[in-house]
Amino acid sequence: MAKKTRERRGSATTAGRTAPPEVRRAQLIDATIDSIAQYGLSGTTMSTVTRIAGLSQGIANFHFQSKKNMLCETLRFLAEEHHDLWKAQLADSSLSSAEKLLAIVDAHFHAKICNPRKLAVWFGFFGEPAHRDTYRELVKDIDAERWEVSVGLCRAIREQGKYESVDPDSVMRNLEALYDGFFLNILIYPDMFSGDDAKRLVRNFLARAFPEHFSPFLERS
Amino acid sequence: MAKKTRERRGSATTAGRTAPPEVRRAQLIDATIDSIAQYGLSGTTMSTVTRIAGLSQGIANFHFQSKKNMLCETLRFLAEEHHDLWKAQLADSSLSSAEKLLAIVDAHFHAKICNPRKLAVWFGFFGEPAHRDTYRELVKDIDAERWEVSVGLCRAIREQGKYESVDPDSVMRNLEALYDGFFLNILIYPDMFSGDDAKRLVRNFLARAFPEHFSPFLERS
Amino acid sequence: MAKKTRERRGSATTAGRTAPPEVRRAQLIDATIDSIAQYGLSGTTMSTVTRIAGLSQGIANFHFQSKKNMLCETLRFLAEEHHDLWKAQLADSSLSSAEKLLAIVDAHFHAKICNPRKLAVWFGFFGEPAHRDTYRELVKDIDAERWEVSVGLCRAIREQGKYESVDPDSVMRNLEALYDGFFLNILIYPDMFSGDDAKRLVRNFLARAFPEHFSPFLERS
Amino acid sequence: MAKKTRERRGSATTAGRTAPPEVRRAQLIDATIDSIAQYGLSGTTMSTVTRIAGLSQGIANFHFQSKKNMLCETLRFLAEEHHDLWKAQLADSSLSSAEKLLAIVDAHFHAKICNPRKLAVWFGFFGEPAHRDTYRELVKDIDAERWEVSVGLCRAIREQGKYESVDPDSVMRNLEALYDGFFLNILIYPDMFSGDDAKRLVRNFLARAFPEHFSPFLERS
DNA sequence: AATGAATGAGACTTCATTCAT
DNA sequence: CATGAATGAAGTCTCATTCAT
Repeated sequence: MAKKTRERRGSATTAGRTAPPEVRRAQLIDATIDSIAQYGLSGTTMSTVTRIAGLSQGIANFHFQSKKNMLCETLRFLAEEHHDLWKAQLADSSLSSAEKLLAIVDAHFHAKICNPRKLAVWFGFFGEPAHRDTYRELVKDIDAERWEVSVGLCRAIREQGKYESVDPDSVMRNLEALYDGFFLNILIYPDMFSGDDAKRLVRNFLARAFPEHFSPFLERS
Repeated sequence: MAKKTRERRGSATTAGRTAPPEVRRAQLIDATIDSIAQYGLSGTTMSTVTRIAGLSQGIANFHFQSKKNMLCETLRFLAEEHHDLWKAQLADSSLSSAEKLLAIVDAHFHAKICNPRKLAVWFGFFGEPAHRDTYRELVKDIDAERWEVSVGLCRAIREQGKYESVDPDSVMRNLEALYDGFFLNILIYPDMFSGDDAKRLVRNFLARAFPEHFSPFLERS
Repeated sequence: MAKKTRERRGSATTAGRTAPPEVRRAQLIDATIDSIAQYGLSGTTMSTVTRIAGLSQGIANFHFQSKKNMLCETLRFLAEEHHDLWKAQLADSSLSSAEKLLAIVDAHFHAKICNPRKLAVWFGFFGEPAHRDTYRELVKDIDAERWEVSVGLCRAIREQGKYESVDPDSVMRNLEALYDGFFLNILIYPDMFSGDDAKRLVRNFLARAFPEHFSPFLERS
Repeated sequence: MAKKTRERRGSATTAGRTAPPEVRRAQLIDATIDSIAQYGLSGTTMSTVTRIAGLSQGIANFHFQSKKNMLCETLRFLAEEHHDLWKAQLADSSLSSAEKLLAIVDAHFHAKICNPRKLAVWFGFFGEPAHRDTYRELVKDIDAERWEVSVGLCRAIREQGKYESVDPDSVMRNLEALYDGFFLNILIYPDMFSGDDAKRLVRNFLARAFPEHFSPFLERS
């Protein structure tokens, strides 16, 4: 019934005895993401995680002290991975404001970030009150930073064209909602909706808000 | 030791010894929604539900056979409640296409539908793979119907103005994503984001897509 | 290795399904005492207790909420049993003060109270800081009551003879220490020291303090 | 996450990399006593002991082979410490029998022996059947020796006065019980009962048994 | 001589489900 | 219809012990 054979992953060296703590932590976090994608957050147990990691039961508590903390560290890893990606995309100072805004959009729907496996973790946290508290605490600063940068870019774009009637705040709140809405679509209907679909639709959205700066993506032409 | 006082709800008559099955079912579904809002879907047990309902342990299994089924029936109730609402809003045949589209939007953010208590149930289902399957199966037809109606309205509006470059499909996919994105916002930040905020932002979105049919909502002016 | 067969005790009726809570509680407390006597307090697990009681694992938590509480209720049972016994022995108002004091002594070393099985519970609680706190809280009132009664009797006896140099307080503190010291002796060397030995030695102790009221117990004469 | 700071004790030299085995053993035994006083015998783990000692996890097993053995060695240390003390007190051959008996009493309630920290160890062993076996085995000879010496002194005192009715055996059994009873008092109510209180009460006890040799301790006079 | 990562058995507790009453 | 005692599997976490380094 239940699979008892270990799904030991990675080379024999990575799963060997007495590995450096950072290696084990990364290995366990990766296994946690897999487990959440497969069994859900509440279906994820110390047992599913360590079995996927190819390690023994006790080791997870040894490195993370508690399950709650392990889940929290997993979310933190994803949040930092996302943050690092869009910050890196913005580093090129030769980009225009419009290009920078698109870079942030692209980071959201980058295959490394936006795949059903990792989205399952985010929505696992959204789904439970206790985890939502964890989430709020964890992304507070990161989200505030992205909001400031994004709204700043919108304001800069607004100044560069005839956009008197466009409210940058309103555009950004819509844009941020689109991120989440498309994420959910990709999570629930992975075969019908992709990150690239999301990118195209966001392009169309931006083209309607700032026609001089973004061109709509024309389907099959 | 200390007996937890029952949170018996409703009048003594509704909670009496022998109530008609439909009453008990409704009572239990309401308690289930409360429990999910308070403890999350995985934190919801037969015990939390029956305690909130002010009934005995065994009764839920008696009426719903299993926990899985009880949760499923709860989701079905919400899906039908939502469906009934927007269908009712569309019933007035004197409405224009644009007004009808706005009516659907309003139904999404109606206080009866869009409150943290009920949103918690939806996102509880989104958060777990096993429940996502239930969700997909349950809303398949209902969502398809709403999609057809909505896209039809978009196409009608498109015909009524100079909207050659507007793709109704694209607009609707964005609009549906906005629903979910705003729902998530309301769930996570109930004190910072309301259904009315969502309505305004959707108005702005529609005004950019169909400027001749929708006017942007101007903040306090 | 480990005995797996249930040591179901009592008649089939007492262990049957759906017994009144008081019956189950008493049954579990009795099994707890047995388990502590056999495996010690820290060696007592929900598993040893329920196995001895012939019940399933979950039932102990159902009736006592937690292991800690079950242990606490077990101690309370013993404390009340002891209290009830010496109070009953004192009820006969025709007894002299000396006879009443002896009655309290007898209650301490009564076979129902002072047997290795129950002493193991008391000293199990004495042995661990966390349990000592529980003990202190639990016996506070009961011990104070016994102290008041005992010292009162000592004072009365003192008035009835030439005992100017006898300090009732000092005698009672010694007597109470003797109780505990003999209890420990009986617990550790059950084959070498009995409750009757203790009674005799206490008689000798009292005879030295109040020679006019107590006669020493003369060994084999 | 947060690294618990080690409670490394002693000077840096005693805790250095490579210390002589006897030093390490003494260091670990001291830490074991502390741990038992703080967490109880069953709450004492290899981890609590090594953390208190400021050493690494594996070291205790290295020096003591097993936890059981480490606890046993700790008890042996205390038993020998006690034995050495009363033997030393008796060494002065100019003392009378009565003075020698008092010296043994004093040794029992000497601050070095009779403090809540070390009493916690003794009663930790008394509290569990498995540990009681260890205790019996360990103190067998030591207790027999003290018993012989003590009864011998009682007999000598008896010969020196008009104590025909006094049974030395009975007195000593009471006296030994008083030791344990007062120990328990000091352990459970350290703020209400001290070793000096015990000494006074024992003096009163001896004064009643051998009035010509011991004078009662008169409270503040 | 010393470290600390790793193991795995076992503890307490929770909970969906069953069933006598 | 309804109650609530009872079951037993499963989850999280602890810990003595082992062992590569």
